[in-house]
Amino acid sequence: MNAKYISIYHKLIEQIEKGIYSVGSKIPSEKCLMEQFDVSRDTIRKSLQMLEQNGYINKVKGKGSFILDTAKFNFPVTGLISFKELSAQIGRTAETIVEKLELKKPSKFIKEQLLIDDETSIWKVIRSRKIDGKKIILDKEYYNGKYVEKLSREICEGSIFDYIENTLSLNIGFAKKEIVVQTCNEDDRKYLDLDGYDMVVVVNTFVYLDDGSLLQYGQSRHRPDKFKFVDFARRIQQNI
Amino acid sequence: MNAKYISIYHKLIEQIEKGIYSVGSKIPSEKCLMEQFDVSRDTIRKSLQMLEQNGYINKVKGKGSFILDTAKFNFPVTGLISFKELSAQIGRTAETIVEKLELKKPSKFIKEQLLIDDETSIWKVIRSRKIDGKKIILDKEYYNGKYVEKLSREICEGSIFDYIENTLSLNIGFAKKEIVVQTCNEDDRKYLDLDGYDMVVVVNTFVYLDDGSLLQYGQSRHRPDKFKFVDFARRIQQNI
DNA sequence: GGCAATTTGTTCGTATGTATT
DNA sequence: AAATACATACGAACAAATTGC
Repeated sequence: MNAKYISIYHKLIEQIEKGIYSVGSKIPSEKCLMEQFDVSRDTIRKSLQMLEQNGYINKVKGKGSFILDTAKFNFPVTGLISFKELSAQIGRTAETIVEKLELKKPSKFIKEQLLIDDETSIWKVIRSRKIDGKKIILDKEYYNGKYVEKLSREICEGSIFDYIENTLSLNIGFAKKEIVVQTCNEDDRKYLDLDGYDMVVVVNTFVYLDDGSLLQYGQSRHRPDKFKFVDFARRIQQNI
Repeated sequence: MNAKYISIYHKLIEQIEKGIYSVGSKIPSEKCLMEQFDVSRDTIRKSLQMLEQNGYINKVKGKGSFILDTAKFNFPVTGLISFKELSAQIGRTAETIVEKLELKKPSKFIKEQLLIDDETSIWKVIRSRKIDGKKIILDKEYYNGKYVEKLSREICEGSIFDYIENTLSLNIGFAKKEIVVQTCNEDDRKYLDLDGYDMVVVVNTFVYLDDGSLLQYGQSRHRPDKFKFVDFARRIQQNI
């Protein structure tokens, strides 16, 4: 079903992770891979481009494609260290608590964020994330009721995005995230185990559908000592 | 000199920023752009791919390529809001102060970070960034002496990376950044105007050369209220 | 619902340019 | 200087999604 270049991309990742090619060494040349997978050069180049974009290899003209030390880039090469991975890494019990779930008319602020009119309702979901008995992340999310007609507690306890993509068959296109640090507010104190910290890391997220319409505005509020964001960049714009 | 697809990419950005295509509307189809620029489809598709990766457009199969509201993604679509841009945005005076510059043998920690042996010296640079009379960013950087033989105060007052790329002709390949939040240390208190804050946002940066060797390890320490990081993502991995 | 036209996605082939060894 | 490896560019064909008739 999938495109050839994507399945080759996954096969190459598998080989890299198995350690078939050692870090710092080269993967076979494009010509060699063409023969190995019996595809055209175009297809191989697309696979390699994906590997490069995701931080697995570094291509150098005239030399070859070098394996990078992805092991050192512990998991998601770019992105927030998610709750799931965080707990998996620590190897402790993790839990999602649905603190609030309601369908309501949007406030002025949310109306501005989600760019909706007065008639549209929105789903407001508040969830806290517990690791090792302590609530360390507070997620507030607002979904455009135009696209998400129904939400249940059960869905919120699992993955809302699975539900949106698989059950509702909506195609998520892209997202914008913004990381800032703020002083704690009332809700943070109410829902989180702050252990004396008076600041939280706030990740504002805007999730758009395929067609450019805004599906979700969310705020993820993290206890500062449990927060980590990793970015892998190919083009570097240095500060001054 | 440059590739066609790159110059077309820049031309299209220019047109988008001029507002020739309005937000939410489509840019001309690939076929149309082929004729307009008198190039092959392959070339146009490469240009469009760059536009998509950098958050200018959203491509939808069967429909076309839609202009995104880049104006709302104020400046670098992905990346740290740099000191330069921060000050430009605020429209205030900005200043770089070189607090320390020395060539020395690495400490154990730096030796581990830069992966160097006992013989190699490293350049240690400490710079603070002042906006509107207040020091809000503290940059500590360590350069592998093997690649950077000479550094001067003058270079540090300007752009070290310009010097590395243009004067030393080293090719920077990629970088890894890691954002965490920490309690202030002595140096933060010594060099920064913290205004009562007791935490800083720490951006750890590892900059690699083309061939995969590590050039720089840096720590950028920001006053929490002046920090902002923006991320534009096409593939979204949702937390749980 | 079906069909044709349009638009982007995937794959193949070929040729030439540029950097490295 | 020659061989190797990646980069750019062109052309062609078919697939898949969308839109309008």
